[in-house]
Amino acid sequence: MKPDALRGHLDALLLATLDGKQLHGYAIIEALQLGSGGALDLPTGTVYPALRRLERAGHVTSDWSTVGGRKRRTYKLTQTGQKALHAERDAWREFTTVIDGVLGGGGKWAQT
Amino acid sequence: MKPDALRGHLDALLLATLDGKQLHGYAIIEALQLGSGGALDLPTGTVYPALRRLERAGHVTSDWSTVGGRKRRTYKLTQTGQKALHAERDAWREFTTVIDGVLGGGGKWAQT
DNA sequence: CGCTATATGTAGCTCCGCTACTTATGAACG
DNA sequence: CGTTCATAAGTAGCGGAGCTACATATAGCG
Repeated sequence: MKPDALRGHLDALLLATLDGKQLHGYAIIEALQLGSGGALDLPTGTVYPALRRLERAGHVTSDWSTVGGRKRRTYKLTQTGQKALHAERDAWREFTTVIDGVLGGGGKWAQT
Repeated sequence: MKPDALRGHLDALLLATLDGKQLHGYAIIEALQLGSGGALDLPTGTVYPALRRLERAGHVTSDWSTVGGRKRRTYKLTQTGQKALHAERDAWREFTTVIDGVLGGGGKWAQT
């Protein structure tokens, strides 16, 4: 998958991954790998700044903890984050509907 | 729809719009408006450079014509453009499958 | 003549994911 | 004990693609 495709949809992925559970950054990356069947292998340089962005936006909050001597910053959704996730899911639906319409029905067939 | 979402999918839209017919830039914009039910209203500053990119990549060719005193650059798909369209459709399918999987199945339900 | 629709184009900005790198600890291996 | 790998977080800087804003030109309408 070409990397540009993620543009504008990364937030939705992160919010969805945090939906109903608290995870730290490294675990989020692994969860996305698992959840996507290996298709998504996001580098830390993508995920960590994105999480800070989401925190600045008030969609997630973070707490530090130390597990086995290693520091973890655990994120969880806020209420606005929940709403944002909902909005992202709706936007995703609309987006795919539009693109599907053009890719499928914009060609030579259709116009029936 | 937020504009960033288009990132990496615009080529697919343009190629699909040109699939089976020849259109000039302005008509492509209108066709995308119609084909998307008004959801896609791409500015010329987006479409024209993108078409030139596609031409540079060999996916489309263009011919000038004059209709009613106005110059038109009419684009049509090349064979590699057809293949590219096919590849874009496949990539789109894969992309939506992956994201749908995470958005739908990455949350608290699933894990069955 | 002015305004709108048609038609194409470019310069520059911004945003965001990616590359590449740094820092730090624990565990395993020899 | 030293090396290496897995875990864990982070930043600096790049690249590119879509967008804003602007420039240009003709036809047609009032």
